[in-house]
Amino acid sequence: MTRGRTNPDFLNGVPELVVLRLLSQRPMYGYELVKAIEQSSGQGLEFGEGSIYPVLHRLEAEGALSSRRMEVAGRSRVVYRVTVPGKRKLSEALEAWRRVVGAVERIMESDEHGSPALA
Amino acid sequence: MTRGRTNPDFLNGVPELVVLRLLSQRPMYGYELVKAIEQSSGQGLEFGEGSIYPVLHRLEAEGALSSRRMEVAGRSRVVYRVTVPGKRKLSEALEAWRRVVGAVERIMESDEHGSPALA
DNA sequence: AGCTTATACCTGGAACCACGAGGCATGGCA
DNA sequence: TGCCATGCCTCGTGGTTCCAGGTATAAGCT
Repeated sequence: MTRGRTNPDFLNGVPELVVLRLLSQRPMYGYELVKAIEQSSGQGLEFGEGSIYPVLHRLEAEGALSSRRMEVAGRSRVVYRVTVPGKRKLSEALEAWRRVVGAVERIMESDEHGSPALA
Repeated sequence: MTRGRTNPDFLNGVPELVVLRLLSQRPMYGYELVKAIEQSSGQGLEFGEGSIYPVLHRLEAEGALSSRRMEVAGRSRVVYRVTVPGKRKLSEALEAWRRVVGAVERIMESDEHGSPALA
């Protein structure tokens, strides 16, 4: 994110998109989120903790998430929830994602026509 | 590409996927390819030359592309075409792409159910 | 003739991200 | 007691994208 000059930040930023989406459904803590991503993607996505925690911190620093520390059975958990600006960010990210998928799909299905060449 | 430990190389690697696909339809030279991507994606994707040329060189070094230099109207063009291993690489990349899109889509549409939490 | 734009190639370096590896601490179970 | 799961975290590396810039020819405009 952050940058995205000519193209929106499609390629990377999938972890971010996924985190925002899952947290918008239900507040979760990091470790739970890592497992939730695996489950709800049908094992299609497996981001390690080393990928997710930095995203969580980054999003919180941006104000897209807020956190609350909880003590549960001697375990310390940091529960994250999506803020109002975070929800806006989610919808923007989702829109950008769909645009990219659409564009790639268009190319993948293009039938050799549609791009007459310039030569 | 190249790596892809737990997750296949989805997020990035879009330029690579697109290049392989377009060249599999018709051999092109770099500059032409840059324009073709814009056109055939419906302006959804706009990779600059600084993004595309390195991809071209990398893919050729890997053996996925072969090139031929041509002189046209005083202009020197390097025309690329997809090799046999390149075609295989394309189908693998496309498959990986579809898996990722499917996984993300599943999460985006997940209805809060499906991931009962582990806490 | 001179200037700008389009064509056509290319690289260097910065910025950024994903992720493996590793570290620390507690609880539960065999 | 030992080991695994839970739960948090960061550092370093590798890889990719991409902006900026550089070179050179052709074509169009005034």
